[in-house]
Amino acid sequence: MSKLLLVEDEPAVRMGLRISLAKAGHQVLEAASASEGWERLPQADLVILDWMLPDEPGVRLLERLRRDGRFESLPVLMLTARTGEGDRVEGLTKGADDYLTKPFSTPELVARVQALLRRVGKSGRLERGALSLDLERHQAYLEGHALDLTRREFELLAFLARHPGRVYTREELLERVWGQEFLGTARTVDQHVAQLRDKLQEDPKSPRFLETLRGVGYRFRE
Amino acid sequence: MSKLLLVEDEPAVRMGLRISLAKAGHQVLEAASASEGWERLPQADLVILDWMLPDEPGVRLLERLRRDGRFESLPVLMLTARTGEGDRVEGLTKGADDYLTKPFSTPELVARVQALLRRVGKSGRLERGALSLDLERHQAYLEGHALDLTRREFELLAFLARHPGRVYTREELLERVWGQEFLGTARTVDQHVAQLRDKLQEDPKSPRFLETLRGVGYRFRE
DNA sequence: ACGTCCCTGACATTCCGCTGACAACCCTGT
DNA sequence: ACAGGGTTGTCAGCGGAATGTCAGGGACGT
Repeated sequence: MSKLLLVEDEPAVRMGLRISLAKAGHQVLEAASASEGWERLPQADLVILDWMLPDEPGVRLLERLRRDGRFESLPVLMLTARTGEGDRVEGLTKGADDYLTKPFSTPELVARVQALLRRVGKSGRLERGALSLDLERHQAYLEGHALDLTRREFELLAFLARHPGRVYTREELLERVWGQEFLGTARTVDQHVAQLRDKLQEDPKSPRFLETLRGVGYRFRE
Repeated sequence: MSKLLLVEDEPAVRMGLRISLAKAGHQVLEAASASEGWERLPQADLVILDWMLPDEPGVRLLERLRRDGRFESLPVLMLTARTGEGDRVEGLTKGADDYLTKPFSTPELVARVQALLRRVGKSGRLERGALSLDLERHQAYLEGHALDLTRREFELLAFLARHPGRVYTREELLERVWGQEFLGTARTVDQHVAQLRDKLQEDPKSPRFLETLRGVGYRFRE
């Protein structure tokens, strides 16, 4: 279940998409204008963005969003009534991850949304050796049988497992797993790593999954 | 400059795309069949995959590739002559990241390739002969296999390797790697260079990487 | 109210970075 | 060549920062 932000001024289109996307198991946030969309960006896992909006063109919102570091990797799918190939190209070069021309088929939109989410790693399954993560069910399996992980534990594990080998500092983890609004200490991360290690039955000195890089941070073993 | 693997049996199409993609600054690897494509996968940063191939359907290659852990996150763009929407959806659900229907416009293909590559992000790698540094993983490789470097060691090596041939005094290194707040002696640098040389298996008298300039400082060999 | 989960603070432990001492080396001047 | 001073290589040990661990309090939902 991912949070999709739908920025579209036509109420009829919005409603149709909301229903189809909800049926596919997503939570849909809606915005009827670019400015409203901008405000809700922080909560979104993916954005479906109409080209034409009442206050400003969708591409402008897209440009602004890409320049903001927080949304660099936020997937954006653009919708347009225009058929000119020039616009398709413009949308993609400006940073859209995908593009659909109206009229489009709803199943195709849903499929493209799934494909994008899978790319970002917000959907589907992650297989990492003996460890398996079902991102939709928020369920982890170690050697086949289910683990009892809390929400934070699962999210932390999923985040690290999504980018195996890559190191993250505690600060990065706090920002990306906990969210920008978190203010506490960086040691909190250690605590959750310790919990995870316990449940994953791994020894911190010879970890199977969660490696410590002293002075740097943590990383998921490749 | 990224390495794109083009799996396409029509020589004419291959040639056209090779030229356009090369013009966009990419290196193009080519394969005329699924089996040939499979062999070249390890060298690719992105795959452009035709739906119809002489030996097996492109989607089958796609499925196999997604199941192999090494290529989980390798971006794949599918090409097809079919117009049926069912196939477009099938391609995406099977793990393609994007999809284009023939005939397609070459600029659009290039734009979509760029969008996908941007998603994978900057490589953050330094290649210096037998030595390879992955900056975001904080991991160094010598002749392919991983080195176990501490934080300071890695940072020092990375700094020197970033500017090969240029000499740095101990004081400069202390300032730029350790930071201005460091107050200790300059001999500390020597110690870390020695450690690095040890781990890089190099003889101080005939160094492969870290040269001493007596009375001046250290430099990374070009 | 109870249990669960998240976070924090305190304490234990590990290991890295730094230093100081000494050895080896290089350059210079005689 | 040789001596001498200066520079760099090497080694081992210490101190402390970074991390592991534990227990408890507070918030939240049931």
